[in-house]
Amino acid sequence: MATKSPVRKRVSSARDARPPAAGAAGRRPSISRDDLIAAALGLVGPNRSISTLSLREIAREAAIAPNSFYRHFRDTDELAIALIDLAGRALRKIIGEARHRASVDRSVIRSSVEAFMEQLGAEEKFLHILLREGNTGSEAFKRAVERELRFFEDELCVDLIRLAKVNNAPIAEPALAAKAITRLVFAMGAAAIDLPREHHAAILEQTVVMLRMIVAGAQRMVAENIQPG
Amino acid sequence: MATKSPVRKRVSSARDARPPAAGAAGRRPSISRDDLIAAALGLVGPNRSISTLSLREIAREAAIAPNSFYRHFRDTDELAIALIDLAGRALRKIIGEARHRASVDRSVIRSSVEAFMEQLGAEEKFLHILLREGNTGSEAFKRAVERELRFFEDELCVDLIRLAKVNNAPIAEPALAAKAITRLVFAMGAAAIDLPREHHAAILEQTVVMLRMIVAGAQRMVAENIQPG
DNA sequence: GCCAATAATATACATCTGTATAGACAAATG
DNA sequence: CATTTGTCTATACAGATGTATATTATTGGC
Repeated sequence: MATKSPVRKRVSSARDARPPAAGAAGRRPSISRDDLIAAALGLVGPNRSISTLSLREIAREAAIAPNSFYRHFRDTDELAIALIDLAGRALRKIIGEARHRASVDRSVIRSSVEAFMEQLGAEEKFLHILLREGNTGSEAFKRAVERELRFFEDELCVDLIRLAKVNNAPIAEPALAAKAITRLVFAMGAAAIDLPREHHAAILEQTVVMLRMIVAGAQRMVAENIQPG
Repeated sequence: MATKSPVRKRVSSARDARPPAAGAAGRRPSISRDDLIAAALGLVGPNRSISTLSLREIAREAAIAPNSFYRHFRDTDELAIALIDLAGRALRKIIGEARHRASVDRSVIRSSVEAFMEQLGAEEKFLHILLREGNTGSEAFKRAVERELRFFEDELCVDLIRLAKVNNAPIAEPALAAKAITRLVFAMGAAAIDLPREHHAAILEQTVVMLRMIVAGAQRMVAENIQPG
């Protein structure tokens, strides 16, 4: 079924991009930037990274002529960056949810990881993008993903310090612990995303134990005053 | 300078693939599987993943006609998997040697991670391949990389158990600890790979501390009989 | 020296890519 | 109405890619 798409013709429809009367002259765009982004988003999958999408392919998916693409983006790279931005915002929402639960729930670790893994299923495409494009792809991609990860780390670090005070269980090198946790969660998420969903629960349990190891170790290091070197 | 390679013609040379007299009739191969793998290895770089290499490109690099490629591999995918295999084996050998070189002032953890991070700057790009190809590429690629990671984990796991006995410091869930360490080291490696080399040392130190957290935590968990749930 | 076997090559083709150019279409304005 | 203006589409082209087919080159054995 992946052979020839039925070549739907795009006639000027009611749901055009620019609102019916916008003061500007000229033919109204039949499609918006966001529509193109959505089309690209529909093409990325378990085995397609953004960088492998071709301009023509995206145009086909969006049902426009290849050249019309240039009206909205200079490159496919430019579209990709917009897509990463979008994914980054989605990730922030996920993190926010995780933090919210963490503040309500007692077990920060468990609830955070649960939230993350849940969203893995919901915002699947975005997570795909962040997890994949962070390792492959251009420099811009990687920096965008790094930025989001750092954001995650900072928030987590604050949480760890707060919890250490609350529980009266001081923790060594909270920033490092936060970084370790973040990277590990993402790595486990990347591993999980390729597995059938029924395995996600097991991965979640594994991850939780791993994070407990990190926290327990960080606590022990301050208790025994172990030198990190 | 990346425009037109000088099209070196390949005439049957002394260093042919098959040894001079091998009992078989017919023209001797001018190139071996390994030569092709090496050519591909020379093409992967910071921003080139195996999946983006074209057959013709590899053939060009190896100075053979495109069709000669088929004498050695069915696909570029087949070559890629062989390459992943090679990278995994080479890297495991390097790390394994590092483990045995561990001494009193340079712990197993430290020397292993040192060896690992050294590979970031190494001429051979074995590490690059495993870091990148795990998240991109076809299902087969990912499974190949997963397999290599599992090898790492297994070797590390028996080492952890051995060390626990030697140091009389039992460890909880050694398999999980091994998995956490492996994934974390690879994640940190992936983060470091894009940074200028002078930052590698700092990443190394961070990683060592992180791993100590994991080990210390796993030990503490068995000591206090903490339930993982 | 001739033959069979094997490998490497040359040529060709259909397909896909990004993009240049030119013209058709649809809106707002006069 | 015609004009202007911005967006669309059609066509075309050069380059790259995977691969099918046919040809040439080099070896060992008789």
